[in-house]
Amino acid sequence: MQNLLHNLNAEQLAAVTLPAQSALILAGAGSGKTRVLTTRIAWLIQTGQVSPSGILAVTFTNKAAKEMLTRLSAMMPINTRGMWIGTFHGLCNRLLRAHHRDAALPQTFQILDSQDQLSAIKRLLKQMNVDDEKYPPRNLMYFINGAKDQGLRAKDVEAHDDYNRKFVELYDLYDQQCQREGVVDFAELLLRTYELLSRNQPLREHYQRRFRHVLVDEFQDTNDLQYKWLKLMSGQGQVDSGAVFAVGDDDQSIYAFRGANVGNMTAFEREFRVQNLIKLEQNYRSHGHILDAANILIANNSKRLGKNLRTDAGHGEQVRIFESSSDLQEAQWIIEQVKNLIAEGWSRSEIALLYRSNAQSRVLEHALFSSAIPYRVYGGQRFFERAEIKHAIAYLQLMDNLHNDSAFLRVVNFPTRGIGAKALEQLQDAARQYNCSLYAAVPYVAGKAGSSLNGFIKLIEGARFETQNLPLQEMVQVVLDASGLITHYQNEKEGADRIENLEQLVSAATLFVSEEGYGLDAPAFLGPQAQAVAGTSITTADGIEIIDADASLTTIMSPLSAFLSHASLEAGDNQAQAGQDALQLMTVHSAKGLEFDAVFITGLEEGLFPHENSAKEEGGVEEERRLMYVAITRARKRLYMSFSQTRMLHGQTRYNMRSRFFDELPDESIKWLSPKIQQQQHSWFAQPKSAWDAAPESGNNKIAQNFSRPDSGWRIGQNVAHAKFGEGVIVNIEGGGGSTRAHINFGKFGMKLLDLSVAKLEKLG
DNA sequence: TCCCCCTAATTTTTT
DNA sequence: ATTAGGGGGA
Repeated sequence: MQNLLHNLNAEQLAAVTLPAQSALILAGAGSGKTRVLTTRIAWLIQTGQVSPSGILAVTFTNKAAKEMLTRLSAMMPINTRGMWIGTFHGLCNRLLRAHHRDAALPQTFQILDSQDQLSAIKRLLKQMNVDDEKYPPRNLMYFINGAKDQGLRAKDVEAHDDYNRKFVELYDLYDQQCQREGVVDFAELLLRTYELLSRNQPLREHYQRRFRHVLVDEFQDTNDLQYKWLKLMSGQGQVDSGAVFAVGDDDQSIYAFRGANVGNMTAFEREFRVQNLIKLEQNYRSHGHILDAANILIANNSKRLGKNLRTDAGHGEQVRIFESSSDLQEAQWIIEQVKNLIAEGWSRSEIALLYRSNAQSRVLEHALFSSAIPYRVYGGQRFFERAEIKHAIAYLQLMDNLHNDSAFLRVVNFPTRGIGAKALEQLQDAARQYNCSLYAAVPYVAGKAGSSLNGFIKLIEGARFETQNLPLQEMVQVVLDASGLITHYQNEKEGADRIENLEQLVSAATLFVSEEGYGLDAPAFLGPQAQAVAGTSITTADGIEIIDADASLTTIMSPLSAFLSHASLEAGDNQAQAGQDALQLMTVHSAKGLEFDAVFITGLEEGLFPHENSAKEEGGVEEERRLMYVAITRARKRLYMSFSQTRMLHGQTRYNMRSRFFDELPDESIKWLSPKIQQQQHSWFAQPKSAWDAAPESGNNKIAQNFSRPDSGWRIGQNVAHAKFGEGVIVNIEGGGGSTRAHINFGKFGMKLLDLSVAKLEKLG
């Protein structure tokens, strides 16, 4: 015990040893948040206040959950079995599997990832003959997810006009389609669990009695439904409710765009009667100047719970700021600095290049590639999202759940087996007529189409028969061969990588089976061997005794179902190149939670960071500022910030002003590596959105001339006047020779593309 | 059925 | 600049 609390500071110690009541921990960046969370769990158990089964710890990412488990097992000798530690979605999956009957789901229900969900929606729109121009599938998806994230079913959504009524109607139809097919999307996992426990008193009381301590990581990222879910799980408001230990940082709330509601923090304080609000303000990561910059910057936000980080590490170095004339030059400069750092002995993997949007990585990558500096870009495609893997998974899904129409359609003609659009149309008609799945509709299709479809059915059923007693990894191998996927890619000229990936799927299955404790010879199809552990049985309303969703998946899911869940819920690694000591490139969003010795924050320009779209959104700029705060606080020892006067974006050169965030940094903590050019500050910001491409101010004209085309007689940056549109500025020139056209920003008339040989333009200034 | 060309869109991301 | 997706032709 002494050991456990030994290295904590006063704030951390206070948080860890709080009484068993709900508490809010405001944990600043680098303040030892995960440590407090895990030590709290260990302390509760070691002091005998709770048994491991009374713990429910929730995170957002699998990575965070894994990290917590690892640290806990290092801290305590006891096994972590019995503790519920996982993501919201993972825990819900477990609950729904265990109580699938009460949740009205098939035991083998399958989870749609975002791709699957979108294609399910497209399919629905097609079937309903809905114009997907008028009702874009993507928008419908946002609509549905947005509603579910607030805990609303179609019947609960208010629509005030016909357009929205159509969305609501489609939402309802979508849910019906999912139910028919035995599939659930991500938001549904949470909503279904919430509804299950709301309506089923014995189940609800069982879990509420069980979970004495509910701990939540990254609480500022919770959405409305997750908040309600936590209330329900802890039994908030009831006599003997569990205690919720919420850890979060309102200053690092950067996911409002996907439904996160920072307001949950104040709601939590109020509704859970929080007596204990503890701020962790001691930072163990960054040097003083870096921390000062972060503190002063974030102080510009109005809606804050209030917090100020401090460090014992001393001032350290100032933040270095560099202005370049072009994005290419910016990249060159960064590479120079990186080379210097490496020469000084800094480790490549301890240097990060951060940017606001993925598109910005290209220039940096190009420059790094030319300089032969190893780098790694985060955020690419992930293993289970690859097309060939999705195909293989679809075969497995279909074998486990014949009514999954998404899976059916994905592979019915892949590899091609002569089942074209016509045959599928017949099949879909039959399915509609008999209100059944595509699979079940096959016998109703006559003729040539019917026989080719029958061939597919034979294939699936043959594979099912052949693999019924095989362990998962062998089943996967059989499916790869029987489906013809391997043969298909062997015949494709660039199929070698894909085959390699498919082989990796077999390894992934092997690894999964052994890690989850199924045993390498457990048949993949075999149902769970439910075993009642003492205290885990519940008697439901209709008098049936069932086993609760114990921590081990093996008791509630077959290896195949578990593996398919795993494929959806943990899409796998998304790091392009792993292994060697490489520079780290990522968006600021993906950098959250990470730290590096040296950090470059690049592309700090108005329109990019803060992003132009943020100006339109309520609270958008404050969220961008929090994003900037996250970026700054990633750095331990050295921080660089850079911006460029011109930048190639979407094939057009943009003239941006330096980010307003520079003006919010304390002078003492920053050092301009290039002369600070006086710019006209942000007066344009109130102008219409087209003004984002504003012309360079006088101080930048030198640059504009570099990019001009003297032969045309016109140049970028030239001020012009037009009879109808008034005064404007040439932002870009394209073409040349016979037809030269110019993009001209006419302020309130917006951007126009005019032919310079035709348009009557007068040169000004 | 496949392939090529045209168009449109392009903040951030996990599950 | 780049890419994804749709439509039309071979």
